[in-house]
Amino acid sequence: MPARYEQIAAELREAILGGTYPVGSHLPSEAALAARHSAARGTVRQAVALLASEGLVGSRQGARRVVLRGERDQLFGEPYDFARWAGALGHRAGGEVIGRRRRKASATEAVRLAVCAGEEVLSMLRLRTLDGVPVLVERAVYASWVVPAVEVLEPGCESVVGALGETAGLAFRHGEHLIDAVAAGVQEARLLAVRRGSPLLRRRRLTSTAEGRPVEWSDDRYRAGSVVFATRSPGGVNPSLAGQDGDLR
Amino acid sequence: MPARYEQIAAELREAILGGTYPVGSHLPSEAALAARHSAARGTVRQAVALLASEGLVGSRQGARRVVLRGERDQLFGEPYDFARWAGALGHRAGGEVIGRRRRKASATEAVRLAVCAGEEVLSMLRLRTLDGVPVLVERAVYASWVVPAVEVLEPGCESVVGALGETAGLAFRHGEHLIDAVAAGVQEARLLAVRRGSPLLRRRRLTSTAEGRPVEWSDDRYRAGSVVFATRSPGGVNPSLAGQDGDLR
DNA sequence: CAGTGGTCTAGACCACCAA
DNA sequence: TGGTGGTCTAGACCACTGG
Repeated sequence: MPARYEQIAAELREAILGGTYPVGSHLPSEAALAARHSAARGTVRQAVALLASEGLVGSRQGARRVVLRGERDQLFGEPYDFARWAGALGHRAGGEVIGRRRRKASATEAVRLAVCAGEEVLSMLRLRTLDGVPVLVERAVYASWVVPAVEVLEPGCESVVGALGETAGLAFRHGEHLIDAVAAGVQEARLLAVRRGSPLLRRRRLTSTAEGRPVEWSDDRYRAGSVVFATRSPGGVNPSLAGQDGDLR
Repeated sequence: MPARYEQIAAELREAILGGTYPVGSHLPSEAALAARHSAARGTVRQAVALLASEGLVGSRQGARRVVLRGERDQLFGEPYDFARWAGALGHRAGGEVIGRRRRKASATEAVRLAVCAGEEVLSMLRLRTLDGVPVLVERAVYASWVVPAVEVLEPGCESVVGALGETAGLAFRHGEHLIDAVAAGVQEARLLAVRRGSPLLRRRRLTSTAEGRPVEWSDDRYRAGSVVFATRSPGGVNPSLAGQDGDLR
């Protein structure tokens, strides 16, 4: 049973996306919403704060809340799942595992995954395709404590995170993303069918359990022009200086 | 005079960044904080919610709040300001305006800036340097209603957004970002001193007033390796398919 | 089990906006 | 000037955590 304010937020969200409150129009006042739902004003405020954090509505002291957007963003805050993402957009996801092996964690990986340096992790290289076109080279490293669960999966498994959620009953969320541009190396050029040195969009991402325990640290490189990352500001995008290895300084 | 909850948040933030509460340690309970500040628990909750939204602390029902990070992220949720950003990182920002002219808004720009198609906007091209090294080509378009305020600024003005905030008393925030990788064109290669076709990190961003009125729509291209964009998940990063022009589909 | 955060209520005062 | 959102208070009950 969702919380009361989540129900109210859901109802308002559907009304906005459904056109009851068009972009630019005003939401009912907090007092009116409270009366309609027989709830306290504070509860209604929690609901609209949720919508504001999603960028759907804006507010100014003294004036009614305004609807800012009328369409849903894809995949709100959900953990990254290539297969599901492609499916939701009406495309066919494919791919193959190029390599998979156990090895010791590097220093950086140990920090990212919050494991001891030198502990054994599972390293995996895969190529992802969209409607048969190669678009992504993924280099993932899994924390030692999930390695057993990952190793029993089919090598052709399309979604490791999705499968872990089902078999191990784990809930995931994303932690951090580091996004930059790099030039394609020899291997990447071959896999993605581009020239060496051509631009790739790199996203390094950390997937954690809902409690904040790191599960997967991955370096994903997309062929330029195939995807765009979109974010809204609260939760923000922070430019940072990069060092020679492309990591933060 | 900042609000009470902002004062409490600021005090806690300083304590965290100053090492009083190291990463992994627990914050005092809400009840304790409320007593210490002679405030109601609700007010304390507003304060810690602010810290949580900054990613500094995490929480689980039933357990004390945990400190997640001990360092400040640059420019939290603040509107983008190249000069201030560089300064905060201890680097010297420079640059020059390459071109500035009025012209009619394109269809895309009209949508982004929420102005009528064909309305007159101000287009500006600038090169930004960091410690003398060129890192960024910025192509900004300003909405018609701020053009007068922008045009009176010195051409050498380092921060348009900052200057507008002072002269026009406007508060800004960022709306959306679209991030991808592109190959350097002839002009960009020359300005950034890289080879044509080499990778650039592109960020298109929309700056709006606090009420959600669009002010500036900009296409920023960074030399690869100079910056990394970092985001945390709530507020999320959503991969989307790109069309031929790199815009969303 | 006692303590904690998550939710909710029912008031209150203020600054600000629009008419 | 009346309505609105922003802030704050002082309670309450619950679900969950930890020892």
